[in-house]
Amino acid sequence: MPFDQILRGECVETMRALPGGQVDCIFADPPYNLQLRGELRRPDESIVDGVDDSWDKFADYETYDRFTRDWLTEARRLLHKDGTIWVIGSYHNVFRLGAIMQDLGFWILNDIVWRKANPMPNFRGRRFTNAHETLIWAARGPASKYRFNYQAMKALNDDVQMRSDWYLPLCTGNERLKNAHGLKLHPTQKPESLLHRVLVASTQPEDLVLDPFCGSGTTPAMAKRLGRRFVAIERHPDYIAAAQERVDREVRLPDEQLAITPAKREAPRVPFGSFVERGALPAGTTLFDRQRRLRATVTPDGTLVSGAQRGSIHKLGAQLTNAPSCNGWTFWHFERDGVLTPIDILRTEADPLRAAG
Amino acid sequence: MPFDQILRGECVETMRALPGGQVDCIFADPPYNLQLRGELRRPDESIVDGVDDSWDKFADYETYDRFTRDWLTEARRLLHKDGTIWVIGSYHNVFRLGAIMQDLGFWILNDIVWRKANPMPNFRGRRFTNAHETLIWAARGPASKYRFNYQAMKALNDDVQMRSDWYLPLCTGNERLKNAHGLKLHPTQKPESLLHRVLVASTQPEDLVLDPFCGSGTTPAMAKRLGRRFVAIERHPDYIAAAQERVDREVRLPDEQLAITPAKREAPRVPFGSFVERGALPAGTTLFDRQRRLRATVTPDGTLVSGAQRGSIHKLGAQLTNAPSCNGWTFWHFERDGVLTPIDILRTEADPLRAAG
DNA sequence: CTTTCCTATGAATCTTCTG
DNA sequence: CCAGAAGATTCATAGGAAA
Repeated sequence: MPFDQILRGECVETMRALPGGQVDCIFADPPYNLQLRGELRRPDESIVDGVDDSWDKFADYETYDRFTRDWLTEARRLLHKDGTIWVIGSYHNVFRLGAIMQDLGFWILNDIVWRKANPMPNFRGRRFTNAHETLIWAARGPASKYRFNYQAMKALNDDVQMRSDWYLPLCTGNERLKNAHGLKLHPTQKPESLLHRVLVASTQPEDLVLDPFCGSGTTPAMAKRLGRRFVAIERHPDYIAAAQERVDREVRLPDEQLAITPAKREAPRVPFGSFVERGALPAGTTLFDRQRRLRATVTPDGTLVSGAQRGSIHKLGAQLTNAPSCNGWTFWHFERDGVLTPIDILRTEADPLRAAG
Repeated sequence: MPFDQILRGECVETMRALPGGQVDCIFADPPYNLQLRGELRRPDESIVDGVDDSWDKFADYETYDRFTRDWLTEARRLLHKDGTIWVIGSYHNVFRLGAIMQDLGFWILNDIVWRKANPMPNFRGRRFTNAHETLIWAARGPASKYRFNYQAMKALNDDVQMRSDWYLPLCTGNERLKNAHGLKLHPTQKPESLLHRVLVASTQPEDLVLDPFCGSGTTPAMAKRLGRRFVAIERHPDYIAAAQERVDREVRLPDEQLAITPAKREAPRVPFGSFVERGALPAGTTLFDRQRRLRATVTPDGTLVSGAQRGSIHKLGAQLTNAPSCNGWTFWHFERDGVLTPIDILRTEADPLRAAG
C-alpha cells in the first residue's frame, strides 16, 4: 500500500492496483458530470414528450451511473469490512450516488447536510438559494462494526449530540489555493473544517484514509494534520503538484493534541468484583438505587443479593425494576461521607479517562 | 376532476382514473421503507413507538423501486406541463426517489432540507442525530415554465432569498391528530408550516393540488385554508374520516389575505414570516400599535395589510406613521391573553438554533 | 396565579464482547 | 454462529402536576 502518497492516474484503474480490505475510511468528492447538464438542456423536451428524448436522457444518466458504479465497486473492495465511506454531492448527482451505493451493498448510516454559511445567491430568482450540499456516510455493509467517535462529536457540539445538519463556511480567503494568475486553482475546493469533522468523527490516528478524487488535496492535508495516513488519487498534474506542495507544508499535530474525548465503550472493562477484592466495596456493603427505594448487599464473589434474588449488578438491577436491562454501574449507589454515590465513581477514579461524556 | 375531495383507493389505481395534465402541484409523502429491525428503547427504558405499519414494509429495493416508478409515472401524467412536484423522504428512500424521478424525466429544481427543530435523539450514540428530512422539488421537465413565487418567499424570509434549508418544528401538541385512545392518529403527520411554505412558494389561489398519500390530511387542509383546490388519495378509511373532518373544520382565508406581494427591506436575524408559518401569528391575525390607534392584518407571506397599504412589518409601520423608518418588531403588537404584546417577544422566545445552526 | 418539576414522545435502518 | 451477559445511551417541546 503506497502510504501517504498522491497517486497519478485514473481513479478506477489506479484503485484496481491497490490491495483490498485495508482502507479504514474513504472520502470521495466525485465529478458532477457537467456533460449531463449540457445534454439535458436541449430544446423542447416537453413538447415532444417522446421516446427519442428519453433515450437521450437515459443514455446520459446511464453513462454517469456506469462511471459511478465502477468507482464505488472498487472503493468497496478497498474498504476494510468495518470501514466507512463519505461521498459528497449536490442534487444533480447525489440521488444517483445514494441509490447505487445501496444497490452495491453499502449501508447508509446518515445523510449529512452541509449548510453553507455563505452560499452563492440565486441570481435569476427562479429557485430557492441552493445553500447546501449533501454527504452520504455509509458502512461497507449492514453488519459492519464501524467507527463513530460519538463522544468527540458531542464535545465538539457543546455537549449535545451532533446533528445531521452541519453549518460551515465555504472555502475562501487564504485557505483557497490560487494558481499563478491569482485565480482559484480548483473550482470545488472543500473547506478544511468539513474534512476535520469527517475525519474526527469516523477515524482514529494512524487510520488509512483514501481519497479517489484528490483535487486540491484537502483530504490528504487534513489527514496528515490529524495524524491519519492517506492514499490519494488524482489525474491532473497541476492539481497533484499543488496538493503535494500543500501536504508538504502541512504539520502533523503532536500526539497529545490528537487525543479526542474517549468513548466509554473503548475503556478497559473493570470487573465489579475487583473493587470487592480490593476492599473499596467489601462484602457486606449495602448498595441503594438513587431514590433509596431498593437495596442490595455485596457478596464476596461480586454478585449482589436482595432478599431471595441474586445476580450481577446489572442483572439484579434489571430484575428489581422489571426492566429488560440495566447498567448496574450507574444504577447502584453506595454511601460515602454520608452522600449516595454511584458505584461508577470507582471506575472513574481508577481510570480518569472514563469521566468523559 | 373530483375537486376538493379525498378519494378512497390505492394510489396508482386511483390516479389512473383521473384526467391527465390538469394538476398544478403535487405534494407526495410516500412510504419511506424504513427497514426497522428490533424494538428500540430510550435510555430510561421506555419504548420508542416506531413506524411498524404494514404500508411501510417492502420486500427489497427492487419492490420499492417498482412501486415508486409506478406512482411517479402516474403523477407525471396528471401534472400540467408547467406544474411542479414535491416529494419528501429520508435517507432510507430519498436517493431512490430522486434517481427514479430523474429517470422518468422530471427536472429537479431544488432539494430542500427540512431541519427539524426537535428531532428524536440518537439513543444509542451510534450515529449523528437524524435531524432532517429531504424534499425534492421538481418540474415536469426541463422546459417547464413552472411557478415559483420568488418575492413571496423572499418576503417570508425578511427580504432575503429563501434558502434550501428550512428550520421548522415537528407536528406536535394540538396540531397533532389523536385517535379515540388519545394516541397519535398517524405516525408521520407533517406540520402545517411545511405545507404552508410549499404551497405559498409554488402555487397560487385556485390552483389544483394533488396529494397521492393523503394520510392525516395536512395537504388538503392547508390547500383549503390557502384557497387552493385539492384532490387527495388515501386507502385507509380511518385516515380518510379524520382528514375529511379536519378539512371540514378548516376555513378558507379571505381573498385579501391570500394575496402575496413583493417587499424590499434588509434582513433582521429572525424572519417575521417564520412565525406566520409556524402559526404563532397565523395569517389573518390583527396587529396593533402600542396605543391601539393603528391596525394591520398578517398575510401568508409575512407582509401586513392595512386598508390599501401593504408592506413588511417595518415598511407598513413607517407608512402609517409617516416616518422615514420604523422597527416593526417593537412597533407592532398582538393580543396575547388579553394583553397587547410586542411581536418582538416572539424572537426573544425563539430557539437560538435557528440562527446559529 | 406563577414557578418548578416531572413525564411523555417524535419517520429510528440505534451494542459489543465472551464463551 | 449463537446465546448470554455486560453495559452504554437522549433533545426539544408540550402538558400536567406539584409547590
